[in-house]
Amino acid sequence: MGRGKIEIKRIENATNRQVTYSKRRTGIMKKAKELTVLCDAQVAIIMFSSTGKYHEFCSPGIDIKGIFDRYQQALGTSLWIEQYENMQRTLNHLKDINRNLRTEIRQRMGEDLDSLEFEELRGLEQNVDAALKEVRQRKYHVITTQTETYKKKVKHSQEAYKNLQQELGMREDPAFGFVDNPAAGGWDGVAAVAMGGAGAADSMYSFRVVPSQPNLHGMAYGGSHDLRLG
Amino acid sequence: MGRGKIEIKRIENATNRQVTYSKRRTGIMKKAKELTVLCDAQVAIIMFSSTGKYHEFCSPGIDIKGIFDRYQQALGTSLWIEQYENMQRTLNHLKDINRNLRTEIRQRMGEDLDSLEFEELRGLEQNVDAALKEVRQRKYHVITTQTETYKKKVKHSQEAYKNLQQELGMREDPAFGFVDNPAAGGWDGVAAVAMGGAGAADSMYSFRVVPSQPNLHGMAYGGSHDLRLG
DNA sequence: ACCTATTGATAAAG
DNA sequence: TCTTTATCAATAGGT
Repeated sequence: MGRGKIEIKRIENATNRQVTYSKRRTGIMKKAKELTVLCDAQVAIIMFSSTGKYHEFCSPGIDIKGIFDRYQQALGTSLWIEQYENMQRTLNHLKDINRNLRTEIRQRMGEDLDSLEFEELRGLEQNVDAALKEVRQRKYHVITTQTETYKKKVKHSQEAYKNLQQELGMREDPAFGFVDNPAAGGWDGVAAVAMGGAGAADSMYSFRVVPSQPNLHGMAYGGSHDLRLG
Repeated sequence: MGRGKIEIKRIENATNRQVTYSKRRTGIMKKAKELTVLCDAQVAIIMFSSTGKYHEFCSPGIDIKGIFDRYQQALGTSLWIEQYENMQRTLNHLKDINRNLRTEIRQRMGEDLDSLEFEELRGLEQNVDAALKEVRQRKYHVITTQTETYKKKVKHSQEAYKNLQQELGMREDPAFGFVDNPAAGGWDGVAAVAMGGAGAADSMYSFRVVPSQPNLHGMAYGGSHDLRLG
C-alpha cells in the first residue's frame, strides 16, 4: 500500500525510517482504538522508536497498569515475581527473627520457660544473674555520679547565694535557706531523681527499655495490600 | 476496506464481533511486527477480547517485562509504586522493631546501659531481678521433677532386676549391682542430666534461648535486588 | 505536512 | 476458522 511495495526489513535511511515510524505508529494506534470500540476489547500498546521516544495507547476506562495487572493475572504469575519473592522472603525472615527475639525477651523476663531444658535454664539463670550484676553496677555508678553533680550544684548555688547576700548587704531569716526547697530551683529535676526512690515515682514506674515501646506488639504483615503485584 | 465501510462503534452481533476481533487483532500484530523490523522499534501489545481471552505481541530481543521496565524508566516512576512502598514501609517497620528488640535484649544482658536514665535502670534492675527468681524457680522445678523420674526409674529397674534374678534362680556377686553403672543403661541420658552440674557439661554450656539462634545476627536488606520494580 | 498512486486490510458471504 | 472478493484504508515516495 503505497507507491510500490517495500521489503519488510530495516529502513536504512534514518529520515525515512523516522517518517515511516511516525506514519505506521499512528496507523497502529488508530487500529487499536477501532478494535477497542468495535469489539469491546482492552488494548495496551507501548512503543519505543529507534531514537528512544516512547508512545503508548490504552483503551479508555482502564490504564496501562490495569491491563498489566489483568495480564499477569491471566498468566497466573507476576512479571516481577523475583523481586516480589525476594522482598517477601526478606519480610518473612525478618518476622521470624522478630518472633525469636520476642521469645528471647520473654524468657529473659522469666516467662515461657516450659520449653527450656534444664541445661538451658541453667545457662539462662547464669546469664540473667550476670546481667543483674551489670545493671546494679551501672545503677550505682549513675546514682553516684548524679549525687556528686547534685552536691556540686548545691555547693555552687550556696556560694552564689552567699555572694549575693553579701553584695546586697541583705539580712534574712536563716531558717529560710535556699537549699531547703530544691525542687523549686531550675535544676531540671536532677535533685528529685538523685534523691532515689523516696518519692511518688517509686510506685509509678514501669520499666521501658526503648522509647515509644513498639516491642512485643504484634505486627502482622497481612493481606491488606495486593502483594501479588498484579 | 471491505465490502462496504462500517461505523466505528461496538458490533452488537457477538459472532461478528468475535470474527472482526480476530481479523483485526491479526492485522495489528502484523503491523506491529512490521514496525519493529522496518523502523528498528520496540513494541509491546497486550489485548483482551470481550470474551476475556488475551493475546500479546512483543518485539524480538526483549520481553514484555523488559519493555515495561523501560517504559517505567521513561515515565520516571513505577506503576506499582504503591505496592512497593507499602512493602518497603513494612520492611522498615520490621527492621525498626528488630533493632529495638535487640537493644532490649542487650540491655537485659547488662550491655549498652549508658543511654538509660536512673529510673530506667532501677526498673530494669527490678525486672531482671524478678526474672531471675522466675528462672531459678523453674530450674528447681525441672531438676526436682527429673530427679523424681530418675528415682522411679532406678527403683523400677532394681525391682525388674531382682525379679529377673529370682526367676532365673541365679546367684551373682552382689558387688556388681545394676545401678552402679547407670550411664550404661538406656535412659536417654536422664541420669547424667539429673546429676546436676557435676559433669563436663558444666563448662561447655553457653546459653541459647531459641533454637538455631538466628538472633542478633545482622540482617540487612539491601540493594541487591531492584526494588523499584521496574 | 500534503498528495495520490498503489498496495494492504478486511467486511461480508460461502 | 479458512477462502474469496469487492471495497475501503493505509501508506510509500515525491513535493
